[in-house]
Amino acid sequence: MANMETVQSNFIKQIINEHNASGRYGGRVHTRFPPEPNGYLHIGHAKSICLNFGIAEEYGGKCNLRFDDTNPVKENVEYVDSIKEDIRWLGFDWEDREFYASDYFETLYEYAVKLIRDGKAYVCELTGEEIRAYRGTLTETGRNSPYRDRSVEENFDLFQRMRAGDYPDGSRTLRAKIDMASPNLNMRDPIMYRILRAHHHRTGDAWCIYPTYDWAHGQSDSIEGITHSICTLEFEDHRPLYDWYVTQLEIHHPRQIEFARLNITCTVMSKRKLLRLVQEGIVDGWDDPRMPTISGLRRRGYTPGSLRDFSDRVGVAKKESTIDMALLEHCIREDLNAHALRVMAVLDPLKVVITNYPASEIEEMEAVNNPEDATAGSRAVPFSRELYIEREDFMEDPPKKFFRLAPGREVRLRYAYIIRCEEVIKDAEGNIVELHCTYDSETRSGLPQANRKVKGTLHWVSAPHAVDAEVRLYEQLFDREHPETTDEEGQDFLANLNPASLQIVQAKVEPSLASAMAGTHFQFERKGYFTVDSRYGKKGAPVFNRTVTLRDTWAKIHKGQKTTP
RNA sequence: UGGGGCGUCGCCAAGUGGUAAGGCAUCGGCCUUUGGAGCCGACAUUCGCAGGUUCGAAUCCUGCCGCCCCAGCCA
Repeated sequence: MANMETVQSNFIKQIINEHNASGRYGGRVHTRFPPEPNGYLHIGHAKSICLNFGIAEEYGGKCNLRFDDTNPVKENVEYVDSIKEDIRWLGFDWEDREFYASDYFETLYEYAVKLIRDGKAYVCELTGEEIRAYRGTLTETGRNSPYRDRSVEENFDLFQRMRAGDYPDGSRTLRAKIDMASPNLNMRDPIMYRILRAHHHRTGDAWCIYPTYDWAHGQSDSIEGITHSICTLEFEDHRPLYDWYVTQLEIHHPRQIEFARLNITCTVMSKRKLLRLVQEGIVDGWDDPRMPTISGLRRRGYTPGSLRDFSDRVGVAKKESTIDMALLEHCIREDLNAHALRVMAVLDPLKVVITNYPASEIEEMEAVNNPEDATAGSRAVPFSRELYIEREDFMEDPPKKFFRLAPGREVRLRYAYIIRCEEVIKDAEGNIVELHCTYDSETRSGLPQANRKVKGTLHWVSAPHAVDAEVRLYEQLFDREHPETTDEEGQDFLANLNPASLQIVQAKVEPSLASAMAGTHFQFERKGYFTVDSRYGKKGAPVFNRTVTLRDTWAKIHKGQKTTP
């Protein structure tokens, strides 16, 4: 029994099971992930990738990678490269099945000729505006184009000349002859080809006519022998057209299945909105650690495993939903708790002098690298007379349940000694600048007296040994669960940006961190999970990104104390 | 007011006529040299609403209500 986990059922698997039972595809399951290379992949795509590759694997089938590159004005190779990198990083392999809709341009052209020969497609000379007017509205039927009844020969000739470049951009289209009175607007003689002189990232200038999504997608699926073409809900209305094309062409007929796209609280997921964040300089780029892009999450410190786990947990259904960001955070905490090495880092340093500790003495304290993993071993951390502790771990006048340092109180320094706060040193303005403490030499970690009960344990860094490091503290990009909701007329999602989404601090970290490699994951004890940034920082002076905080019970208590008088 | 979808706990989500899984969140308690982790427990007499069929309905029927998508030569 390799897998004790209950594999979640969903409606897509049910459809596949029915097909397998009826023999519709001979028991074959072949899916595809079809990104348009016009932007970076985000976590919603990750869900789709996990779904498509996951289903293929579960049923012993295959999943293709196919770039849906039918609109050269928006697409480019930078996006192709980033997409491939992200899918690989997530842990999926399309082997030799890397395809492009543009691979099929010639076949698509031949298919179009067949429809023309069959009297099922025609060249239309209506302008864009006219086409819209002829299409009718949601409640009124459309009218037939005056070019609808041209002869097969004339259509064929015109279409050839469209391809040859005899006509200016936008002057003609090839349309499927279906039904201008259909209640489904997609069936009102949809456009198959438009004339567009744009350089394509793969086919160059070979074509001046490009197929539309509807015309290219289903036929591409068919050519590749796809059995289950999984897409998002908004394409449900397109399914009759998808079916119409493959039926008229009498070619392999995949089944299109639609599911609800992923939404997550406190972020946005549309490529258009993400592009705006990038272009308006609100974030650092597509891979800004606050972005829900795969590259952003990677830089933030998310792991492939945590994203796959998240994808499994969110489920697959047709109900539009918004997953609580807390679930994503739970997934990364669970992964990092098991794997991240523990270290000590003080983000907001407050100097502590142990007045009864010898000035020249330095001790090496043994610290466990990961209590969840015995094989992770331990390391030595230097301890000396002058230390840094977290400023928030001291309060002059502590409230109830504050288990940390305060005047006259004792606290344990993790892996070291129990200390007592004897004196608070302030500057002229009354700011606390230093604490004078005494230590109990009998309480060194490992000694019998170390087992004495004390209320709290603090992390610390030896001042003379500390390494300076920039630490980037990230929070949600938006401070509203649903960023699209605005208070005032005329506002958009940018009105809900969280001004505190990035806070940069200068921290004091333990010496072992000076040589930390980019992409390594750490837990800064009592603070959260951090990773070494891949862009900023240099040798000996790493920059850390906060992936996620640790669950913080005290913060909850404290918050409750403040709001309840 | 045309067509296509969707409505099960705060957020997701199983369930497909036999009497409401699970996860996240939340709230208690235990444990703890991370207020972390872990462990134990609590958490929908009810499935948008109203009728009907049935011994029995979240599941079947009828009628309402609410939300989303579609009028790009974008995908």
